[in-house]
Amino acid sequence: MTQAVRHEEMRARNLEVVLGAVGRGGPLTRAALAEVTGLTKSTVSKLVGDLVDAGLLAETGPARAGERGRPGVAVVLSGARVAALGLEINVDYLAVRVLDLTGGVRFAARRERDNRGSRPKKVLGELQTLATEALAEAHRLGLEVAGAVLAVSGPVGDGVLFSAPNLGWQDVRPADLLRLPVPVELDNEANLAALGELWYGAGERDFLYVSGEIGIGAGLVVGGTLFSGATGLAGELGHVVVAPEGAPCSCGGTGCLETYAGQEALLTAGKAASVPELLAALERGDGPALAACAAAGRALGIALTSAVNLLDLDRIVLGGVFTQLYPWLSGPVSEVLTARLGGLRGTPPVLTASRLGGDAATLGAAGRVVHRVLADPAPFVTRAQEA
Amino acid sequence: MTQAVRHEEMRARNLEVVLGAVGRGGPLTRAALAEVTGLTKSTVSKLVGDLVDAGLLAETGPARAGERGRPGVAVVLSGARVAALGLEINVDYLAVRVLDLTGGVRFAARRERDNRGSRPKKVLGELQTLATEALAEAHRLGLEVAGAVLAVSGPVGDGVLFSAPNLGWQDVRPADLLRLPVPVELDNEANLAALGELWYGAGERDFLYVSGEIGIGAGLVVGGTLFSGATGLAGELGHVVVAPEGAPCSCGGTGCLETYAGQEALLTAGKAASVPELLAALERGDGPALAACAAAGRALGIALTSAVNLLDLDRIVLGGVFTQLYPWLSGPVSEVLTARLGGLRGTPPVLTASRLGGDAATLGAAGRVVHRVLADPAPFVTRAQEA
DNA sequence: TTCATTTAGTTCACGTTGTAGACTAAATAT
DNA sequence: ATATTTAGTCTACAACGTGAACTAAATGAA
Repeated sequence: MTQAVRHEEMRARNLEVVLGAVGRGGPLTRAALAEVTGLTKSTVSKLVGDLVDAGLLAETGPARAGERGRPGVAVVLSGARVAALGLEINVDYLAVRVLDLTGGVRFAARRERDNRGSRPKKVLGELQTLATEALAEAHRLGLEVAGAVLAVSGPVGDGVLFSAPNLGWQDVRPADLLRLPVPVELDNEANLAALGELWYGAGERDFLYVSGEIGIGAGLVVGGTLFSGATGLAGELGHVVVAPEGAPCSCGGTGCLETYAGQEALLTAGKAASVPELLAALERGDGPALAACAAAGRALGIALTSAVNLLDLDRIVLGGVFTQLYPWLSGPVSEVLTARLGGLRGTPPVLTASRLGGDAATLGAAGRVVHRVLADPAPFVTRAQEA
Repeated sequence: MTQAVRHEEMRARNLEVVLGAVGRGGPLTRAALAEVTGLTKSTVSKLVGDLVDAGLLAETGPARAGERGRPGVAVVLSGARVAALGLEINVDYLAVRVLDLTGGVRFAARRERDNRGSRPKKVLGELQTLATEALAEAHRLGLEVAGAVLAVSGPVGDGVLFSAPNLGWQDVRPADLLRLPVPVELDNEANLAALGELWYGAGERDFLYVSGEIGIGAGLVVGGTLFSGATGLAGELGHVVVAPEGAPCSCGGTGCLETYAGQEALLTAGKAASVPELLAALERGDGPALAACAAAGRALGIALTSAVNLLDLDRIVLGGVFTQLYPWLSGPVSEVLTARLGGLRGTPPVLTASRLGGDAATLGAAGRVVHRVLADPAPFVTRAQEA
């Protein structure tokens, strides 16, 4: 239901409109802002003044010289006040990242360690140490951390990680084990990586991000917004059926994409013990490795065909392990997509590798907090005092 | 981008909030509206007054008797002023329907005729006659028709029907051939039927509506909103891959759902010349007919498994021809869904038959116009004149 | 019957916010 | 030097929601 609008909400929305316009449109003068927002110059002046006072916008030097008329003073997002904390638990590392409002990275750290089979308490304890370090650094820089988001690979709902096939965890509630002075939210790695690509990567407004890890997840971005389904569990690409009579899958079904293109399937078929080993074999041109990638690519192409038909995708970004395997996967995937989708849709979707690689998830996690501030800056802005 | 809010928009939003609260919450007094909207009694009184003057709300008799205190006067949506026109072109009939704001059907007509192979000009000419009749009746009832939406089965974009496999049409722009005194929009039958079920049928806020016609389409509703993908082409369930090595499909691929559960496949496998004939055979317990439905049901189950994994569905509504075939389809579909989804998701999605049957599309089409008025009543409301 | 109590709805002075246009400021062109 | 152009501020004003006082209409108790 739409909420009622009072004067307070009107102001809050207009602060958002101005801040958002600057965020998207680069440096803008007050006059230009009045133009693009449709608000009057007076209103924009007041709002910009308050946003500058709040430390969310900053004036840059005079914009545009050499033309007639008084030069305007452009404003840009300011990274001086608000920051956000992004956290990630992966199979073989923990990562934290502090982002300011402009998207600038103010702190980043990564601890390589094999989390497979480790108890949640132990892993989250280590993450807490890392996060505390990050918060201390943010504090030292004079930044106010507005919140934190933790990325995990596995289905998430209501603060609970239902299962993490890569870690061997089940029904963990990380917020209970992670004592931090800022609120911590939990979300799926594929979703957050998709948002990372949206905000700090390719910048397309519609795409499917495919996250190839132990399992295969996906994050769908439509019109610049994440689609996460009715209960937040959308994007389980790994269990899309590729061959109904195929091999049994851990989910209880048969012939799921994961049984062809999941990490375990890839390594077994490619006769490699680890992903780096598989990559080395591919570089060498090893037969089984090449065949494994080709088969995985074709299966991925079939699953993506179904996804394109259901979701109307015109761009697919391959992330996670698939980023590194992209040179060997893209051929078979594209072939299948072209053969199966060429008829109905004029052009098959564009396939690319992730731009951000392993950084996508923490960027998306911190970005989520950043974008929440951009979407509702009012709590950070004090009403200007009349003289 | 969020739009700037001026006084005018504030008022428009609050009109929407009040109207929407009444629309959802049944008869409500001004006092109750103040409670649920969070606006003050004075504001609600003004807005309700204007909405009543505009003919969008109507006062009913005194609400609640027998309790202490002055009884309030409840208001309800009024069907007296605004109406909407829903149009549908199907393989074997044309249908029109006039709906008022309350969802009341004010006029409905249906012409049985085989449109297969007919030229667009001829079919749309006949539809125009029917629509003109409907508009005349609306006029006679004193209703202002706010707009019309036309449902067609096939992919639609930007006012163009790209292809209609059931009619044999390609790249038709119906608005060019349909001269009506109200703006006519075009949309996909599956999407509109899904909206029909949302607003006037089951009333669930999250579900996938599956439209079984010559082809198989789907409309996804999430959180009470239609999801239509980046370019409006989402929901092509018919070309989800069910068996990669299966029979060739008209789309150029192989093993698409349509090759198992499309009308042509069903009739061929069931040894029937038409859907009524197939139904009769099923009622008789004919072997081939039963086998055809079982096979179609299993294929549908596999395609829906992929859809559930990607879209996070907890409710699936079978519509179109599948509504009538439901008794024979639901078993195999449910079996597959339970077997393949029981592991990951606690419970498989709930499967039901469409409640509205063949009426879903025109209801959704007209409903779309109705809901546009409900979502932005301001253009119909004149500012109250101060005394 | 009468009057207190309770709830509904209206009225009006007021506060908050955006608007419009006059005004000041700072650049280039003539 | 002066006109022109564009940026930004200032101020009277209008639109709309608020809040409290007020009127209206019911029930319940004396």
